[in-house]
Amino acid sequence: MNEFSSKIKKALDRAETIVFGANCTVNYSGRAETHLPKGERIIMIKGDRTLLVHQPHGNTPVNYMKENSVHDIIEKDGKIILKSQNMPLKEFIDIEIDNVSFISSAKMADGQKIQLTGNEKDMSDMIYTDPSVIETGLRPVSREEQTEFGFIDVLCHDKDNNLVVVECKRYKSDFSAVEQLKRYVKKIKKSKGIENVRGILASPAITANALTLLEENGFKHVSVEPPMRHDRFKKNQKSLGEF
Amino acid sequence: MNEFSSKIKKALDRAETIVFGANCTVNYSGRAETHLPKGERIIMIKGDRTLLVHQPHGNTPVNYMKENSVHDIIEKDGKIILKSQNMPLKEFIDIEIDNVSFISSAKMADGQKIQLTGNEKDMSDMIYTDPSVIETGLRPVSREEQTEFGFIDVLCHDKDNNLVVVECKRYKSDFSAVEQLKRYVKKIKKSKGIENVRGILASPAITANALTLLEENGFKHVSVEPPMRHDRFKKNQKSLGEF
DNA sequence: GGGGAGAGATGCCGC
DNA sequence: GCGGCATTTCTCCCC
Repeated sequence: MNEFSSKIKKALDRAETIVFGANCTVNYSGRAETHLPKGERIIMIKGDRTLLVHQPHGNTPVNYMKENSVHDIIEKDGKIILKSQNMPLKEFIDIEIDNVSFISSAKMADGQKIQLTGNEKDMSDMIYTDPSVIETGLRPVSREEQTEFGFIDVLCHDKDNNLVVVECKRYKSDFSAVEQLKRYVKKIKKSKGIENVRGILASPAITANALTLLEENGFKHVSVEPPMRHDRFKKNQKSLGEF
Repeated sequence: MNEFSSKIKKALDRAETIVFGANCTVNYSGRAETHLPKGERIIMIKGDRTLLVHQPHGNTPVNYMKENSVHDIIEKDGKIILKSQNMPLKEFIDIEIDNVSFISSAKMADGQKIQLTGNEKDMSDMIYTDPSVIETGLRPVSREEQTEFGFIDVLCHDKDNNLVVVECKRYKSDFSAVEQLKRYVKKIKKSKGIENVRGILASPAITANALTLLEENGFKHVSVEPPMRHDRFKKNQKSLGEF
């Protein structure tokens, strides 16, 4: 049993978070199948037994196993193989390890949750609180807490008392945003037995083709930015710690 | 300048891949804004200057910066702060580092690309090669290389010489898959000036509601699994290296 | 556990 | 760059 193997085994037993660099070959089988020829990667095993394989470039892991996978180091024919399996998901990874450039492990704990501002819910909050940012005369009726109609972002009455479905997107709207709005308007018409239901898509922008489809359906687009405490970093780098 | 700071600076200069464990606070500003209170995390900076912050649990990074971000360690008021910025994307991260449990760095290179089997393209290849897996009498007309109609997975003629649009999904089909198929059929009808265009959704499964919408439009679903060399790992664990 | 939808989605390819 | 779309999408929320 070489030093690397015993370190890994000990750290796995202790549910430590493990990171190592290695020249390795990776094979995955599960929802799909992948093969990654030999190269230098960073491998991370977390305390919850998540496995990540990262190439030394790019954002996303090249291979991974979800939490509660089972990992073991075996040595066979002079080769060291990290075998990971997740039986409930029927997923398997074998990592053949040729060379280890570094290895670290530590017991780590972190119960904190990230706090995020500027998502779609913040947008619909803003619009529900003050629908005039969308159109003058709009009055809020209900929001997200799914009505009888489903997951409709914001429901309003306009100045002529028509029902208005407002669908929010924090990013540029595409076909599927328009079709989502179509489904919701259709559902409300059917559910309420009324024909006069308007649809508004609220987002920072919309693709030309989606706009065509939107207008073919008699709906309109309104340009809205997701609410953020803009430019915190640029305006005042000193205040970074003051969240 | 403490030892941690100088190690990081040196490794950044050399474009090494860096991994360290630390108790830290993370603030992000860019497309949205996030705050992550103090806790133990693994931080990775890659050779392409991607930054990842991982909590000791879960699949996805809790914060990140894309490649070509600029990183620097500064010390201020006795605090060590890793500042990352990506000016083209107007994105910023500050990581206030309280305690370092380990740090490793190494020059790493990996030009290999992952080879994947069992994706949607493999499915449409299979169906184009032998459309009888979908329906007897189908003959292939064209595939993905987007025709004048757009990105249609597979186009066939059925035994009665009707045009058939086949849309493949490797996972369970939902509303948006049905609506994609609707768009394609509509586009072809308009483009060809014909009414008799059929639509088939080929996927392992479909949600009940999506099936309703599908059938309302006169289309049908066919159950197809993405092609894989099934059960490689389960059948013969010995052959793992033989890719 | 499934359904539905958002995501700081990411990544790929085409134009 | 934008557009359209797949992803071993992942994640969350709700039924």
